[in-house]
Amino acid sequence: MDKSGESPTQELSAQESSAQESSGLDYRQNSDQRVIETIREMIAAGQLDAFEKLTESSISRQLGLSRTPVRAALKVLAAEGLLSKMEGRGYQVRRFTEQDHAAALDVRAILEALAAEQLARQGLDAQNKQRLEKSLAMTDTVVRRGLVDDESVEAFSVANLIFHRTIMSAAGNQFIPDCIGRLAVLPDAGLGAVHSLNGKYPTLERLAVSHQQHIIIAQAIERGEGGRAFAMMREHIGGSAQYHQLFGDTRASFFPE
Amino acid sequence: MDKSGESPTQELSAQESSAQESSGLDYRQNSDQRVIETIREMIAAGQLDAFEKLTESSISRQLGLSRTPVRAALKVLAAEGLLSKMEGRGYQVRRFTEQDHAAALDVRAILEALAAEQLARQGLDAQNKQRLEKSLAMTDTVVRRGLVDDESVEAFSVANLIFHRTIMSAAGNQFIPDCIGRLAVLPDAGLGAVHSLNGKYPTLERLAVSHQQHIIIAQAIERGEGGRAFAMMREHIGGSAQYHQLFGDTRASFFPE
DNA sequence: AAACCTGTTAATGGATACATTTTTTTTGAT
DNA sequence: ATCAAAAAAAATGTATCCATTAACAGGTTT
Repeated sequence: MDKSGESPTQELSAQESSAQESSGLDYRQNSDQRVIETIREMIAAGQLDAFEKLTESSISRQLGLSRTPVRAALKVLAAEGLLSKMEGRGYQVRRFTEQDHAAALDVRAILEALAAEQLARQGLDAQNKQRLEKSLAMTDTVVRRGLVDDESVEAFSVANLIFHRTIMSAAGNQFIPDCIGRLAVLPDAGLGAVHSLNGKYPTLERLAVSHQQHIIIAQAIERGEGGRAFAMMREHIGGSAQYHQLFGDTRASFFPE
Repeated sequence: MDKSGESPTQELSAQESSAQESSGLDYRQNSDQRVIETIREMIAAGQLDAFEKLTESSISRQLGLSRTPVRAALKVLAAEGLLSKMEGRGYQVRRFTEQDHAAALDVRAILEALAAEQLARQGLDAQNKQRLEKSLAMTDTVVRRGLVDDESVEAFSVANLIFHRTIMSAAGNQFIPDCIGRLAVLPDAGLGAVHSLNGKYPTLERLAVSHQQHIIIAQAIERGEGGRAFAMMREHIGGSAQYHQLFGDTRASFFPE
């Protein structure tokens, strides 16, 4: 087995050719995990039309890669539900209807409600309690400030994310985030939801209500009131879809996370 | 809305071909979907020890394939959560504790409860009503027969599967089966659950209770009593874990599905 | 003896080539 | 013109090779 000394032919051949003009992306870094992410983002960003036919070759051309890594990535994404495979005719970005979005939100609501309930049952340790308090303090600040602008919305959504993540992780049921991750194929049903669709801001009232609900949920958890925590969390998440109907918000411009 | 059987999760797909031996595989037929299935089954069958180090090469050797298809398959399985990747040191069958099983059952219970609730809300069409009735008739027959043997258990579990699947699919929320599919990495938390662990049969009482609960759930759905349907379904599934503690069954020898 | 290099090997990522299947287009016969 | 058969093209599956990187073992230095 001759290995080390002899590789005269290879030097210049492949490396330059894949020199990434296509998207300015840096694939020198490791791994096809990156490829998966890239494709996921392209889909999220709407760069890939929902009707467009995606084939291994077309994507690999577009990305300046060979079919091998792209192929694996497409398979993972299809298993994940983001793409659907049309046997013998490539893939397609899976499309979701309004009802699908509602359905996903129902599922997320019930799962996070479960997390809140379980957490209330088993009690909150000091560290997580502190996290929740910090989140509440942040949203409180925003609401008191009384302005809805970029800064407020950003701060609110960070706090919001902390709140929900803390509850989910503290509950200690790994399958809850697991399943919610599955919903992330919908841009606005997952935890990493977008907060303002069509560039619309939530109203101040919406933020205030959300904040209040957080307080109630936190209290229920702290007191060990599982049923209340469950019900309130479910309402907090699932109810937001009804909010605009009731209070005239523009179409679901804000999903709490 | 794609409701064709095409869901990206494998849940309902009838993959009969199992139990092949390592080398004599027939891969002439299409596709690495088969490779994924094969590995999945090897894991399910316990052929791959939980401690064993799995590498692309070792698996491909074992399967008589090149690394390329195996590699893609491992990636999908890892994304699915069945394997965990130890960077630079191959894969490992992911291991689950008792608590994990309980956690998965909690999630399944709440999701199926949600399905029951939604179905109660939106009403049951004739065809699905008929399916439920058929399932109930079957379990009724088993319970009346009064014997717990292979035949009974088999009949019961088929009816049971019909019952649960009907409710889930009739509810029309594709994310519920999707998420439950995610739990299927645990052999006994998914819909395709094993009914008798350690070769133990359920007691007749257990079957009778289960049957009764089915009746109640069906009634609640038919009457549009969403809350009741929810509560009873949750109890029906989640409660089974407590059953043995209360009534002296051998350890969780029967999970309703 | 502990910390540090260093060469070796195992494991993975990627590209190309080729085989096989499937879809589409073209062609030919009725 | 219509339908069927054949040819072309596209899509996919697999194998093999090369490259890169991460783990490991052995020896050296402090």
